[in-house]
Formats: sequence, structure tokens, C-alpha cells
Amino acid sequence: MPDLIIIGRHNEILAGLQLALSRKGFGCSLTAYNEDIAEYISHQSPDVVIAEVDGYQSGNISREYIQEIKIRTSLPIIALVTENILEDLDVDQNVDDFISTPYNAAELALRIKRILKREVVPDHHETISCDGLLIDLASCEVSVAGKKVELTFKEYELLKFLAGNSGRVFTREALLDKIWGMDYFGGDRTVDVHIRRLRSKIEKHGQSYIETVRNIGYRFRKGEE
Amino acid sequence: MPDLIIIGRHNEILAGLQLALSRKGFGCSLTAYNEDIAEYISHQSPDVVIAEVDGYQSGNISREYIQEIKIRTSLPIIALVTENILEDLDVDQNVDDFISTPYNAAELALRIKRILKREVVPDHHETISCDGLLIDLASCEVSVAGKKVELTFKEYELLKFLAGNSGRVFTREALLDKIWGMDYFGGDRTVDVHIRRLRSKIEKHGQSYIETVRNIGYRFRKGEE
DNA sequence: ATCTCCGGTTAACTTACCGTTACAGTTAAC
DNA sequence: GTTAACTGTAACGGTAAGTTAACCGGAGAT
Repeated sequence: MPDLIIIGRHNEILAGLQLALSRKGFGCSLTAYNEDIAEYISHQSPDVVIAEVDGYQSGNISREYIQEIKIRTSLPIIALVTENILEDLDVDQNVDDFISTPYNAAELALRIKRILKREVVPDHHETISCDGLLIDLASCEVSVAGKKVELTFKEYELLKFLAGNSGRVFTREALLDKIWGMDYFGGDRTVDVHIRRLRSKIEKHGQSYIETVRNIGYRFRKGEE
Repeated sequence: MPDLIIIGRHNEILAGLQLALSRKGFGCSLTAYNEDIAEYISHQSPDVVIAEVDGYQSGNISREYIQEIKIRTSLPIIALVTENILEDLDVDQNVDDFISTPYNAAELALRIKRILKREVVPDHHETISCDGLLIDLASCEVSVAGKKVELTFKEYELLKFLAGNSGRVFTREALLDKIWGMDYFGGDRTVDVHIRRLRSKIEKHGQSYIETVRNIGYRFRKGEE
């Protein structure tokens, strides 16, 4: 059964969730936010993170922590939110799913199961590799045919996402949402240009990793490890 | 703004949802289950289907209807469920998301937005296949007898639509509406030409997938997976 | 302050897809 | 058998979509 970490403050409610989920067979630990939370989680390496989100006004630190957790661990995150902050949630691309108060353990359990079914990026793996291309998720380094390639942040994020979902086509809009963030507004061509820069760095050897799908978007070629 | 169709029986509650969603700017219609529901939906072509699911015991017809809707339309489906049937939902691949009673319009609106922002294709039901022809909806790739076939965008759209509605005949006009868009005005022969190009790519082996129905239009042959 | 490099925009260039047209082939009607 | 209507095929040109190069503002480093 999957392992979970619940993060938050309202301990009596969260303890209830923890108990209910444990009874359903999940390995389930409970902890509070702190500065080393991302480090702690990546060390525990659970399958899903359940995070209480208090709000998005200033003073609520949970959102920044969640962003840090997402970037560091790439784990699926389910947010626990109160009804009144539902509106703000749609700009947070780091949250994969959510439930709102009053928290229903059966619903949460179901959402955990469903999210694990659809996640593609293997979280526990430290590397993604394909035909000579190697992405080291721990060190954020990329090499082609054993030779290290220097990528910028955006290039790396783009490559990591595409390679982590290889074979799947993504529209430019979807990529803008996923990598630039839902709150980004700008032209589609930005994606093209970044794809080009990325290609020029990793496809020097006649190899083609990223394929253009006309009228739709881009796709990482599905190949052998 | 996106268009929705809400399907179900408890009209006073659903009407409330409809009103709330309309106020938020969604184009939102409400209808009851009936035998032609899949046909009706594919004709309306909304962006998301909201479907009340009464349960999974025998006698509850909604599940079969939902399966039919999914297969016929490939649209994202959000289920409205009562708490007591949450357990049964995790085996239903046709449902992309859900909310449980009491239905909260703000939450539903948020889930609609999020589902539309996800990947190009809904997560499940990722392939259409028939007699050696395989259409991968996630990668937008088509293969015949295991061999990959390169299709253009229009060819792919045409094949996806016909194969997704196999057995049913479409007039050229209907195809122009569905694939080219309602605002397209042009000759019928355009369809013929695209059908020809499509056939020349997928019917190399004496196989015939697309049938001509004289005086009416075209139909994808209904066959075994 | 100056320099460097990343990220986003713009515009020109290139490619291949799409829609049209014309004509040949095929089926149905009388 | 002849004719009319419908469908299949081939070729062509315009154009929309993608690629590429160059530019510019801003953040960070020295």
C-alpha cells in the first residue's frame, strides 16, 4: 500500500485523518511545517503528500513550502483547503488535487488512489534516461552520450517534464501551464524558442529526442532506456 | 468560457448547480438520462460532462450510460456522487473527477477549470483499436499491424472521429462540421480527398476500414478490437 | 557601474499541409 | 445501352504553422 505524509497544523483534525487512512491500509505519518520540510519529505520518499493550505494571503507560509516541496520532490500533492480559499487554488499549479472542509477520509483515500493511477513520472527514480540522454533528477544535471550538457533552468524543466512523460503530446498551452505556471500570460512562440534552444543543446549528434506534432504540440520520443 | 452539460435526475439540486455555474460564466445546460444521451452530447459537443451517478448496484443505469458517453465522445466526465458510493468509484475508469454530496458549486467550478487545463487527452481510455489499427490518443500516433503510420493533423482528426464513432455513417457535411468547424464553408469534395489520403495510408494491406455509403457519406467499419 | 547570461518577444524565412479544380472511373436509373 | 449522378484520383498553388536568428530588458555577479 502507498505511503503518505500529512503536513499541517490542526492536529486534532489531521490526526483523525491519519487514523482513518491508516485503518484503510495506507502507511501514514503526520508532521508540521518547518524549514526542512522538503528535505524531510524527500528523505522519507512517500508516494503522495497531503498538505494543509491555510490561505494565500501574506502570512500564510504553506504555499511557498508547497512550491518548494513540489520542485524538490516532484511528488503528487493533495491540498487540504477551507472553502473560502477555493478561488485562489486554481492558480496554484503545484497542487495536483484537493479536498475542502469538512475533510472526508473516504474521499481523500479515493483521490489518493486515483492520483497514483494517473501519475506518470516515476518519483522514486533518480534518473530519466533514453537513448544516450541522461537526466539526473537529484543533481539536476543532463548528459548526452556521457558528455555533460549545460542547460538553463527553463530548459531543464522543459526537458524533465517532456522526458518524464515521454510519448505523450503536449500543446504549447499545456506546457506553458505546466512549466511556466498557470498565471503566465504570453505568446505560444516562447515555447517554440525554448524547444529550439533545448534541441540545439541535446540533439547535436543527429539524434532527435523532441518531436514536433504539427497543429498540436511537442512530444518526447518514446525510446529505449 | 467552456460549455457544460449536466445530466441527472434530482432536478432541484442540479438546477441550483446550473444556475450557480451559469453565474460564473459557464455555458451550462441541464438534461436527463435517456437512450440517446451519448448522441445528444456528441451533437452538442460541450467541453465537460457533469453526470450524476446514483450507484453501481444493478438497477442504476447511469454507469453504463457514462461508459457509452465516454467511448462515444471522449469528453472529460465529472461525476456527482453520494458519499456512500465513493468506494465503488475507484474502479470506474470513465470518470475523470468527482465531487460528493453536498455539491459545492465553487468546488465544481474549480474542478472543471483544472480538468480543462490538464493534458490534451483525458487520462484513461487512451487508445482506440480495431483489427490491427491502433490509435494512441495520448501520443497522437497511429499504427497499422504494429507499423507506425504518419498522418497529418486533419487525417488524424478524421480517423479519430470516425473510429471513435465506428459503425455510424456521417455525411460529408457532418464531417465538415465536426472536424473543420461549423464556420467552415467549402466544397464537399474536400472530405473525399482527405478520406482518400487517409485510406492510402492505413489501408495498404487490402484491409478496408473506412466504407463509402453511396449518397450519404462515410463510415468506419465496426470490427473487433 | 559594467558585464554577462537568461528569458521573452518579434519578424523573416521555410516547409508541407490543405483546399481547390479538373478529370477519370464507377454505380444507379431509365 | 445510354445517360446522369456520384465518387476516386492526381496535380497545383496559397497559406498557415514551425523554425530560426536577432534584439532587448532585467537580474546577478564581479
